[in-house]
Amino acid sequence: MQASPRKEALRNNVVQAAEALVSADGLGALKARDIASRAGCSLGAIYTVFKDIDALILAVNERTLMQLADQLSTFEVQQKADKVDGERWLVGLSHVYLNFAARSKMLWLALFEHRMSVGSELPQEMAEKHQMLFDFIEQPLAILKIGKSPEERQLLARSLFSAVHGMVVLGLEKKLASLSLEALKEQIEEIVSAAVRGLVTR
Amino acid sequence: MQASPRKEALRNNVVQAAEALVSADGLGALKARDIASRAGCSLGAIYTVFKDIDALILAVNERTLMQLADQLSTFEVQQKADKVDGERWLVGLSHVYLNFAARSKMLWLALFEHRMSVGSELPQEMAEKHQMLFDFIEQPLAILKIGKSPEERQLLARSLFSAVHGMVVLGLEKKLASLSLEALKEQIEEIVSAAVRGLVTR
DNA sequence: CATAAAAATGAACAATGTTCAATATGGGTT
DNA sequence: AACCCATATTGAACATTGTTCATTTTTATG
Repeated sequence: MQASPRKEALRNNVVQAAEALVSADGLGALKARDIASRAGCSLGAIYTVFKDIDALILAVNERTLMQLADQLSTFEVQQKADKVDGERWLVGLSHVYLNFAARSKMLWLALFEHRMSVGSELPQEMAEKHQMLFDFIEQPLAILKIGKSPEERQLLARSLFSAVHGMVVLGLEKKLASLSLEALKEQIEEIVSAAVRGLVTR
Repeated sequence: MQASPRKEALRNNVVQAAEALVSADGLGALKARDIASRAGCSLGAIYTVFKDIDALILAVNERTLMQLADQLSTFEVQQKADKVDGERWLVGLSHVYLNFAARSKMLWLALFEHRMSVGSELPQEMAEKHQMLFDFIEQPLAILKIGKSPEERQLLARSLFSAVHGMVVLGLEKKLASLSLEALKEQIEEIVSAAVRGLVTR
């Protein structure tokens, strides 16, 4: 099933329109008619390039995930070049993640809102993208001399990511009331660096 | 605005019905007509005791939060009686949280799905309930001799909760594929205890 | 029992995702 | 240029769902 150039263009317009709408007002405000209007196509056209809105959201999320991967990748080459030690590398990664979430808040939130509201499993293509995120953590973990097998490091990478993710989610949720972005950054740094120290001095 | 006994009964029926439906099929499957049918009342009756479905979900979430608080409270008296040290106390708290989330998965998920999808701020009554969760962490943190002011401990409690929350969220999401409940428990224990060790040996 | 206040009802409306018969378009062939 | 047909596009129509409100039913009171 090859995509004709016309369909490809339409698909791009639709994804871009949806991305803009999510970015502006969040996933909950995404309406099929708004997408069509912004993409300059008819309502039905959306369904000629996506099975349903869910599939479209998945495409938007894939782009978001790629953008995040870009930032992490750029950061990775810097750290390697600078021969940064494992602890600071990991703390830096958490900062990159926080910055991305804060700057692309709605798109980043959509990544997780969607998974929760959908019963069906997300395609393994997406699962691989998530795995990719964990991979960025394994490098600095390998530098730290913790007595861990590769499998254990994999689990640990996942756990560290999840922990930072939790702090970012709950921290950004009520940024106004309690926590400035800077304070949140310090909190994340404190926990990450404490966890790393605790792991190495086992 | 006092609640008449009849309205009170209706309200209870509606909340119980909603809770049962969420518990069975998740927040996304909650439909006004199903609630009415299960509560044995008319569709319109719901709106005589709740402004809208959002307000009803808030009531369900409040009950869930209270159940969680109960479990944490029971655990707290045990730990005090047993004079458990701070690190094991904190690890135990994370296990109580994980068990609650795993056993009441849908209701627990509703706690967070809802907040994300609603733009309006959640009432401060609910915010206080959340604060209450953090308070359960401050006790064992106070036992550990970390050089921290009460305000810093408050922030730290919040951060630790968030970190554990993140591991539980992402851990339970794909329980089948990668992580058994027991393995998840071990992972959480490893991170929490490492963080605590890192904090005390600062 | 009569009557007013309160409560409950469910038909109707609005918003939204999805489908599909009808219409447009584009490119190849003569 | 004219014709044809496969393909793409359209938007009216339908299904689902939250919400409202005029109407009906129930309850309480004198």
